[in-house]
Amino acid sequence: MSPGRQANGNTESVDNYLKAIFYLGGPGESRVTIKSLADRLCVAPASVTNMLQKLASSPAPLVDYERHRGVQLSGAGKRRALEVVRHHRLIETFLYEVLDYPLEEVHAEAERLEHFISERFEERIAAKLGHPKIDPHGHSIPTMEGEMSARESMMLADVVEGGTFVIDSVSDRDTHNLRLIEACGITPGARLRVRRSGSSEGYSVSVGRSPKSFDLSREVARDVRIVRLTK
Amino acid sequence: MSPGRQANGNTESVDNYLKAIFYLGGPGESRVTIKSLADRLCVAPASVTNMLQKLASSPAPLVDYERHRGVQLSGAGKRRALEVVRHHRLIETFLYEVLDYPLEEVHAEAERLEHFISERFEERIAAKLGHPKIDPHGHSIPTMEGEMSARESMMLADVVEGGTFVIDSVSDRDTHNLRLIEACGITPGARLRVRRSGSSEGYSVSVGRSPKSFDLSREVARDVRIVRLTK
DNA sequence: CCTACTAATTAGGTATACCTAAATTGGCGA
DNA sequence: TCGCCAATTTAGGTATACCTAATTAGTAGG
Repeated sequence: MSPGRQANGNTESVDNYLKAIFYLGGPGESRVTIKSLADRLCVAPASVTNMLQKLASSPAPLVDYERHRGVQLSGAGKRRALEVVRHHRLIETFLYEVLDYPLEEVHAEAERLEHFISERFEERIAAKLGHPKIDPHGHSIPTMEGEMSARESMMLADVVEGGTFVIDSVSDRDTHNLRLIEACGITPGARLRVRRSGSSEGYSVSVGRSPKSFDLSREVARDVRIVRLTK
Repeated sequence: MSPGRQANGNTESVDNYLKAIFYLGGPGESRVTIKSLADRLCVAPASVTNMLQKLASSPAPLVDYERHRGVQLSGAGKRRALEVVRHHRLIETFLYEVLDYPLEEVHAEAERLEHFISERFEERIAAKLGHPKIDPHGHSIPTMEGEMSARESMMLADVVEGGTFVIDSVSDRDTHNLRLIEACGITPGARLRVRRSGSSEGYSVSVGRSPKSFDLSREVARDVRIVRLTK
């Protein structure tokens, strides 16, 4: 009974598997391979197989798993994954808004705490923040009922022709990239003017009505999602 | 590597052992028996022996343990215990002051979160709260450097002769008792008038200048600590 | 001083969640 | 269609932190 059981009945590990399957499955909730899970969770493929077998063979399975055919969340699994995502994003918003965390630090702290807060904690910070719909990275926060609105956005890295865009969201996966992105003034909701750089790689961008422009590598441009306004 | 390693290098379990030894050792930091630890942590005595042997035989031991002679915190162990206590009490204060938790609920939430918050989180909530010295139960919060002021107080249950007192603190160990205590208006810092009840057991108390008086059992009176003002 | 009793320790086992190394398996190109 | 290769699964092992049952060590009373 030793490994930390949390407020709900899952372990931290189980929550992390569910979240990973949720993200890798994408909006279409397609089946996810063992290898992609192993890569994302930084564990050996064999460990993934073991875990999925366990999750699938419980009385109320959290996943739908079949040998050699990958895995998908069950209804219950998706519900829990969305709850963890809600926790994560509410905590990020809270750290940023109430505790004045630097944006690059909210992800790591939320990644740990999301597994350990109670329903009460969730409810209280949501209330304190006025039941926010998006987190400081621009990602939408699932509701208590597990609804999550999806906007149609594209990666800055996929832009072919320059123009004006609205910044949708920034990725929190890489602290270093995020610092660069912030340094350009790129903030969800702001206006972004984009020109393809001289070379085939990279973008030249400026935010709002600021005349300053910044050059972003393709690598960094992958971490910015935008919606086109004009050509 | 599976069981949750936290922000620092210890596991949740190790932190809990250190805290238990710290509390049971009392202000004199006397040696603590295996049985008392087993009782407090709700584990079998054999598990305690195992854990202490492990803690004592590490390169930088957190405890001083000798077979059949009980256990004591080492310098490093005491430092860590005080850090966890600081986390616990800061979190309690934060939940109460900022998130409007009911007093009886702060303990359980803090008990979980204390192991998982980062130094940054600790620093930020301390700043937000204005670096408080006592938590909502009246317990003093160790400083970042591991100093903790101790006041000389007594249990209400040890009062022999009635009189007027200042309420020092209330225990958070029993949710039910705490609710009773709160219902009487008993709050750290307030004035308490005490009369021994007719029978040998129990106390009749009233708070501040309120004329209402309440009867408390010895059991509940054990959870209230006070300092005498007058006979 | 020796016995009884309780505390503490040792021995052996469980579950979680990882690992590596050694089979499999399934799909794809020749 | 066959065989190969990467993906997956199985088998066997590690560490943490618990457990029970059996043994041993102190200690207090007769």
